[in-house]
Amino acid sequence: MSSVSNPKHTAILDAAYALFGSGGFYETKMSEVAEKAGIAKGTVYLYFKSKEDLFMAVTRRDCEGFLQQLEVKLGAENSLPGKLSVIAKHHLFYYYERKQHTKLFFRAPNNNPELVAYMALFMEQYMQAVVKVLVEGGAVEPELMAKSYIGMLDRLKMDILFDPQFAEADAHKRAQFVADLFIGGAIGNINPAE
Amino acid sequence: MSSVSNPKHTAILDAAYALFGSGGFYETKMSEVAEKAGIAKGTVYLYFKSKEDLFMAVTRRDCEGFLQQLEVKLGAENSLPGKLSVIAKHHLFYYYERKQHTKLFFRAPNNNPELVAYMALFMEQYMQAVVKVLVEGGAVEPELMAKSYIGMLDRLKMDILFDPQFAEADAHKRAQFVADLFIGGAIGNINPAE
Amino acid sequence: MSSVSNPKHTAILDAAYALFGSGGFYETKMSEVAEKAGIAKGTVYLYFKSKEDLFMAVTRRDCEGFLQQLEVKLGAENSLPGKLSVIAKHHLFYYYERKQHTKLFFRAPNNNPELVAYMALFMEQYMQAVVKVLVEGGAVEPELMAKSYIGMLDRLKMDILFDPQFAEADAHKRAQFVADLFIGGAIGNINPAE
Amino acid sequence: MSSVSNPKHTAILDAAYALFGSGGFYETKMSEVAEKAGIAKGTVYLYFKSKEDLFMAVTRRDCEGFLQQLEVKLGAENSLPGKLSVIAKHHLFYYYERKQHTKLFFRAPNNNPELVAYMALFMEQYMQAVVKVLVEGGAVEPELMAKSYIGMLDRLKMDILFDPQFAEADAHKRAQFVADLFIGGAIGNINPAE
DNA sequence: TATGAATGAGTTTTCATTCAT
DNA sequence: CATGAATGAAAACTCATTCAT
Repeated sequence: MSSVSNPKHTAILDAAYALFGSGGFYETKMSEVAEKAGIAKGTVYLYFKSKEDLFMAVTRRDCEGFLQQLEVKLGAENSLPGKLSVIAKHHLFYYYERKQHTKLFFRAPNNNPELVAYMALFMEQYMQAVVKVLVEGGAVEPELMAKSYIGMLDRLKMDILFDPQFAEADAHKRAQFVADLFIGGAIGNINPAE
Repeated sequence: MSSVSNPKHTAILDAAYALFGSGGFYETKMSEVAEKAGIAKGTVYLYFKSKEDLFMAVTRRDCEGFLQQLEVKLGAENSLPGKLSVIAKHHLFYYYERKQHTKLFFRAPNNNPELVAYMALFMEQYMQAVVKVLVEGGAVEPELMAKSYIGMLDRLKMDILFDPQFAEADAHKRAQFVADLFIGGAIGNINPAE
Repeated sequence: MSSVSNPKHTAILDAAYALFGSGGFYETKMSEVAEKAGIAKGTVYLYFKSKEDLFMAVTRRDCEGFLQQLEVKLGAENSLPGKLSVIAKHHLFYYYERKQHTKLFFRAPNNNPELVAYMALFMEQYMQAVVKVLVEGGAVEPELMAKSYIGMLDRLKMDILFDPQFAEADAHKRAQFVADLFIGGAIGNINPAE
Repeated sequence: MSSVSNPKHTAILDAAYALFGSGGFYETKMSEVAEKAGIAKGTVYLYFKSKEDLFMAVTRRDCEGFLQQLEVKLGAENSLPGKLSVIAKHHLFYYYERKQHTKLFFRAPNNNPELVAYMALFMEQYMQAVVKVLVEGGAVEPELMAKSYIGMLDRLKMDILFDPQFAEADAHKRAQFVADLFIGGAIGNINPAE
């Protein structure tokens, strides 16, 4: 994989990330990718054997970055609430910073088994990272809890992706809200007087 | 839209629902839709002005059904925990019954503002239904809580959609799990001894 | 096969026959075929599912015509020498009339098993027609003799195809020459005095 | 053309001969030729200015070899029947030994005037070699006879090329058959009793 | 209304050839 | 001489949409 450091390889991935992210797989043309990367159409095929292959590579790079950064951040935190807060912030800020690339996951090529398998693997790895945190905190049914937590974060992420007004401070508040809700439950936010 | 009750209109929607659901937007052909509906290709265009228009109609019908059924079920329940449980079951069973149509939402046409707007509207309506329940229960920040709840459900829905082994009883347990977690929080599931 | 009488089907076959015949398979473009047939590119694909499929159809029509005409002509002749002469004339005139379509057989698509099988079948049928004539004449080893005769004709056909000066009368003489040579052998043409 | 003896030049020709022969012109890639020759793609162009040029060179070398060997063999034989037998054997064995390279002649580039001219020249030379034998034997119309003889051989060659069962002994018998048929004519093989 | 034959714009991919090193 | 990364022209094929009947 010396190609990882190849500048053209990287330029293609960057161009494809931007285009797939904003237009989705089907509406991104290989010619656009080449143009944005500043190379000829044929050159893209020297580095990636097909459009699907390129999409896989883009996805892979993005997911790996997501998981690696999460690991680093979790390592610097000890308490369960602290770690859950780290996860929430990571999830929401990661997408906050990538608002432009909304469609990378939403508009993936249909019926590509390799991609489906990879996305399942990514989710599994992400979930296991959360599971580990929960298990260390003594959780029962950690898998379902992890999925639930990720689900909460993912839904709130939507507002970030689709709301052009969304600001960094909002992401901050929202991350904390989810972490608190997850730990304390809705009961803590419900006015008993009512 | 008197055509709503037109049998051909319905046949097209049914055919499109099945095909878009299993193959996604881009990999479904209008000719297939026509064939499955038992009519000629040109006839589809008498009822829907384009492929995107048809997809919109399919989506709309599905979402409206989802919301209407939810309203009915919520009307038969009074307590907050009961209503949250109803929401969870509705969400999970709705997709359990539609396992075959995984791709209706995942593989939508890109860059169609009308569809994006409609999906946002649907989410808003769904959220408002949950918000109403939460507000009646005296919740603070009901919108964020509603989104979080829906997010939890949505993530768990994935297992239903992609796990061929998933059985009805599992959906039941999972729905209850989410409702409980949402109300009591993770703290209720964490072993204090640890 | 009602399409056989379809005028568009026929127009495409005619256009393809002319183009494949003069330019060969690889250098004939589907767009050229469409243009020559006076229809749109996509329309060609309504009648033939691929370029190879079209080539097969063209080949088939040509070969069937060749064999059918031969049968008719052989039926009108009784003696062995007469029949051999008929074969020679048919072979040579068939190609004389089709000088423009030289490349139909020479430049066929590579590695297409269906085509290879069909050409083998055609040769077998042609050979069997000649074999039948020879057997009726009491020949020993009729298959090898039939192949040899066809081979002689085929080689002489080349002059017709590639010599622009070649006239109908020449074809006539040549056909008779081959028939005589085949029956009498070289010995009849060799001057014993030398 | 001092490059004739250059080992790289030869390696390219050998590689191209093998690939063009088994895959035909259009389905052989220059990169494959380079790889099989053990050199870089660009290097091929130092020796041959284009793919067609390379094909020409391969064809030329093969045809020259065919004619040279024929001359040698004919020089060692005196009688007319003996020489005709030599020709038949040479023709059939040459292809018997090259069964793998079926496509060298069948799948040539279309519309290349230089190649067409060369093949015509080759045929002319081959024919003249046969003509010379016939003239020495006192033949009338030696050109047509030569072409006929070559044609017989060529058709029988087909069985060799396409029949995987074909063995050396069969080639032997067939060569003799053709020589006899050519000299004695069909009349010699026809049962007069019939 | 209903049909389905016809259209043609649009996209991926290949591969011979070039040329800077 | 040798290399192989880069190029970009070229072509098959698809399929949403139209429209004459």
